[in-house]
Amino acid sequence: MGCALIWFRRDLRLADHLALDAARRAGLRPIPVYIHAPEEEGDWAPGAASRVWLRRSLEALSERLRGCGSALVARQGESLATLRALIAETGAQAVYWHRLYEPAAIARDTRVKQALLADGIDAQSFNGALIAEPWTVATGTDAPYRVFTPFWKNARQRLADLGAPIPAPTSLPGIAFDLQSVPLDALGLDPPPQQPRWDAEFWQHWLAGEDGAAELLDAFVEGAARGYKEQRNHPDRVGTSRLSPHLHFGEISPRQICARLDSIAWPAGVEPDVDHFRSELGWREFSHHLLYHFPHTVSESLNPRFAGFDWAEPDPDLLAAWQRGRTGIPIVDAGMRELWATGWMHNRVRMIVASVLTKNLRYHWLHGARWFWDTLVDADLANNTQGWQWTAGTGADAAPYFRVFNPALQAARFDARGSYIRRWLPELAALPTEALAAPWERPDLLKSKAPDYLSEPVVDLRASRERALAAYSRVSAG
DNA sequence: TTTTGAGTTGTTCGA
DNA sequence: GTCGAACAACTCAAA
Repeated sequence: MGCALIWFRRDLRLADHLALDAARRAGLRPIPVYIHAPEEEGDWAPGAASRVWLRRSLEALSERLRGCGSALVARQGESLATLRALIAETGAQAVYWHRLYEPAAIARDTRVKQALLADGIDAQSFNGALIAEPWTVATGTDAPYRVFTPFWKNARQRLADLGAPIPAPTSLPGIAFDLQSVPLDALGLDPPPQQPRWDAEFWQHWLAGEDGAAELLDAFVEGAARGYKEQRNHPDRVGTSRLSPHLHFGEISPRQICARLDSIAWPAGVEPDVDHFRSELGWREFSHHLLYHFPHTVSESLNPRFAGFDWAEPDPDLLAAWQRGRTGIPIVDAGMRELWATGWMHNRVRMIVASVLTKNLRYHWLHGARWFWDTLVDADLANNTQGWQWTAGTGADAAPYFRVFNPALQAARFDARGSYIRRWLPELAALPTEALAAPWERPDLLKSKAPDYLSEPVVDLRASRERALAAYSRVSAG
């Protein structure tokens, strides 16, 4: 029996795994491989939160493979050299994998594929992560899209021919070779032993791996899908799917999600909610589309008019205050602490904290993108980059320049009962709800009931808004 | 080629 | 308190 290396990267699942299925169809013994080579991802090697998730996801994948009679072979080192070594050790005639879309990954994978093909290896890559790959969607003049609505109008037609997800195998041929595998503990993914386990609380909220993804999808279709359009805006509720880290690591595919949504006879009133959720998957597609076609956007504004924008030079203390949730603006501090504690932040709050950083403080969006990159378990270069550029107003389909969030108003509107703020800022728990959104307006209450909290925001919201409007309007006027 | 309609997520102000 | 208008102009995408 010939064999095929299955090069696992961010497709850490057994169900709907096209590369694994290709080996099975070809009658080849699959040899599941994970190669740890973070330096090949350039400036955007996985951050700390991504690494601890990855560690657990690999463990989950490894267990599932063992349950099927196979195993995960983990290695460290340069990808091509490692694949070649494994080919030499096993006599593999094929290497199959799922494609990635980040600039560094594309360059690496292209090189690997060419080299393997030149070696006479059957090297094949598959789409396991997107509804429509970036080069398959284009405007009437064959240009990439820069506006979401026409992009999704076009791309969503592809939902119809996605096909059925491939069921997970229940058994797999054994590895049949005595292959050396690096223990997952040795990959340097967890914090070093002398460091505190800052991720301890993460795992009260998350179960990395395919099972965790399946649980969340079940919960979503039974719960939050109904009313999604409205409920998704409220950070104090389970109004979203929270599938983002699972999607990032490929523990579930968009095709699996869409097939599940389509399998349910939704009441007519719920269909708009479900469709809105599909469009959120569409935003993920759009982010990948933009990153693929405009790879410089990982560090530079898509809109060239922002090339010389008057960003403020960050004050390290202020940046740290934003990062660690000590701005004196409750909805911001709550969000940054949710992020620190759980590795995730509600999308509505991401927009608010990003607006404060890029508009009120007028710091370059990369400062925020970098912090999110290190602290989010769902850190994804496409989504993170486009999300920050959108909020900062530097993207092509960006928020209008005058759209500066008022964090107090946002808190009052979307956390009306104050339960999100109280949850993450226990030092404010004794304040009455009406004082939670803007406690600086109630100095008497703040002093008596929440003496440990900042008495004033670190940035004057009204004055900084005016300054931002002035700076942004100069860009708009050319 | 030109025209036309439209563009995720907001805030403030004044009637 | 509620509501509509102003905040701006530009670019995109398709007709």
